[in-house]
Amino acid sequence: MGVDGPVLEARPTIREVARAAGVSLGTASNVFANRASVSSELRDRVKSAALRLGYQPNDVAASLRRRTSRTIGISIPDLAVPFFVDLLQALASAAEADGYDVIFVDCHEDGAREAQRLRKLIRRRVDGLFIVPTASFGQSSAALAASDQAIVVVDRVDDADTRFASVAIDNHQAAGKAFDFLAARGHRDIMLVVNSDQLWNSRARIEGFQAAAKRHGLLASCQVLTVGMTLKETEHAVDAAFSKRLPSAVLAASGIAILGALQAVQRRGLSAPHDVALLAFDDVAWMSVLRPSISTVRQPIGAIAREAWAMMSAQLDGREPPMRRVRLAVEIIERESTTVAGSPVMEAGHGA
Amino acid sequence: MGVDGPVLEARPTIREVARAAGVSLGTASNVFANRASVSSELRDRVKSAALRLGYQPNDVAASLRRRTSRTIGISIPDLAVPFFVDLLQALASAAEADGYDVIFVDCHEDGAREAQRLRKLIRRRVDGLFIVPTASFGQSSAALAASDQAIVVVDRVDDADTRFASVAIDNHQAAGKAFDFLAARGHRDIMLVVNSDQLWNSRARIEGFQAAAKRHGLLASCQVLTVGMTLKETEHAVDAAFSKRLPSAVLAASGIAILGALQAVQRRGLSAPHDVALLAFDDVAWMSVLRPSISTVRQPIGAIAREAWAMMSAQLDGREPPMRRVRLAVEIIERESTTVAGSPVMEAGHGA
DNA sequence: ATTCTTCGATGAAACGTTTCATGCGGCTTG
DNA sequence: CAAGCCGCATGAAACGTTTCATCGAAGAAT
Repeated sequence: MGVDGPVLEARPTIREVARAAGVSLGTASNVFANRASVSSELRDRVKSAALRLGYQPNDVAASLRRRTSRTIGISIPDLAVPFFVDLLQALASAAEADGYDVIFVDCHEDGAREAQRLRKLIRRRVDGLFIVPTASFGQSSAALAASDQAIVVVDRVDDADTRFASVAIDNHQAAGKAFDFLAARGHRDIMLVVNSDQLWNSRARIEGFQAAAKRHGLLASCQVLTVGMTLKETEHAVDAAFSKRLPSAVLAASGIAILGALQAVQRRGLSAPHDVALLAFDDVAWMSVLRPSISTVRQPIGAIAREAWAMMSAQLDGREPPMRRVRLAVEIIERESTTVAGSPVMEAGHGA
Repeated sequence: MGVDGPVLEARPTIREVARAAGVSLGTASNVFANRASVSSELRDRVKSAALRLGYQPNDVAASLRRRTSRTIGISIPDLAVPFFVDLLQALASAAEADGYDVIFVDCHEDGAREAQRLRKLIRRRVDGLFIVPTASFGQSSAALAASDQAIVVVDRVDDADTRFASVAIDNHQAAGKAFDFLAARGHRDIMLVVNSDQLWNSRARIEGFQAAAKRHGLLASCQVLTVGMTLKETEHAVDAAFSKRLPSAVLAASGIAILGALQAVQRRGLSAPHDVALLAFDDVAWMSVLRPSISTVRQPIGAIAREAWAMMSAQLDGREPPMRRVRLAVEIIERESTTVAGSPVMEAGHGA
């Protein structure tokens, strides 16, 4: 109830601003686009008129006419995973630094939802698409590959798929490096815990792990444990595996996997690294907060985003990208969970 | 290099689909909008033509003509805070359930960036705006309040600001409830750790805490510690406070605050809940993973999102919202960090 | 037979920009 | 002085939809 106050007039258009400033439509447009060659007098007149009227440019109309939205879409499998939050922030920053807006979608690891949201992004005419695929991306990717959309696949890449530009870590090598790291600390009985063997990057980690085991002559004593995507499933599966045989070290392929493993360790009254050493992929913030703090395979998120944006912006400009496929090296951050007694660890800071 | 394959024709428009199907423009439009009254024969012809041509509707053009983008914008202070990730997901789900798209921006707790991104969202003509303000929102809010944008302010609300519709927990009452909870467990010397006294919700928590202390006659023995926004600052400040006097319980007003407090406890060789009890706001996933698991003040995120969307959709429809201000009650989840010896705690699950 | 409805289909107009061909005055140049 | 050029400004056209007034045909009602 009550009076609504002065009737709110519709938003002013650039046309009304132009009229108020006594200039033509084109001139007003040139002012807001910061285009060359508008006399400073007219420029001021237009700007003050805009201010007076409370003009807000309409990007929808501009995008339509320009046939370019200056927007890129980012599809993320699951925002509840801190690693993807970090990755999203990095990709978004790279795009925003070049003046692009970002629209992102969270797929909740649901392939159908992913396909639908990607279609929606295309209907919105995003200029480019960063995709961190779900496990079922393969089923919806054909249409995308056939279109002329600028696309860069990030993180969960299928090395056999040459249709898309892609950037990720070298998962095979990273798993090998992690194995070497543990082996160098005397572990002979290492268990890899992985959430899914449907994801291409998980497969590469499994293969890298097994190749390294073979190289060290430890194929027999090392095992791969595939668990579900949830914390509970992971915990139970790891606990069950422990009851059959306790490995001397666990390599967890994800943040969920390491939490599950840690809970299983604690629930059995064991302690890390004394009874089992723990090493995890994905160096997210809380890895250094847990007790024991967790040693991690750190992915170079900044570099991933940089490379991904380089590929993207090449595609956007119609240039041939520098490379269509980049695989980066990882770095291992040692914390308490793998530290053998007597060699204290300097707490590694978590880079901003 | 190499041949580009068949020259990629531009994306087909609805006009070309209509021609290919031998129908008029309006008819084709009616088909895609699922509007009444198109004979099933024409409907089929249009759909198959669309499929054949690979037609993807252009939402930019539709938004322009419709003067409605069917999109809502969400501004979040900092995605690195898990609580805001949860809140974002909940708000986004509510909007998407009603057929709206979501564009969100991460402000990194930077007021200037917030103002700029909000302007950008308006230029994109989002239909509505959910805002979880930064501390400096007050400086840029005047223009928003003056516009006729549909806006709902969420979580960090200023109870004195009647310009915006808002929904949040009742922070004053929640802090009181938390105090009561600790007092009921025998604590007389309680310290509130809060990251900022610039945020309105923090202020309300401080006031609620102090009011409760007064009510219990414990105003003298209880203290409020204001620390920075970062983990390191928090840890140092708490550590310093502990060295002057060790409280029997700490109430942390945020996820960061509880981590800082926990680290300070551990670094001093103390243990919770034995030496200090810990209770935190924001029941995010890792609260139950830490050792000890942390008792929390759980905010009803689902209900917050529901109420927020109810307000939003009322504004979008031009209806008067059911209420312009909703304050919800919280629930306390008890875990190990407040459990007095001898009364074991059932581990509270973390609802999906 | 005539007039009314109803149903489906039509296509022009409009949404708010950007772009571009055009125009005009003044300055340089031969 | 004519011709050419340059710097600014102009406004029509176009971007790809949705919407709406209109129309024709086919039945229903008189």
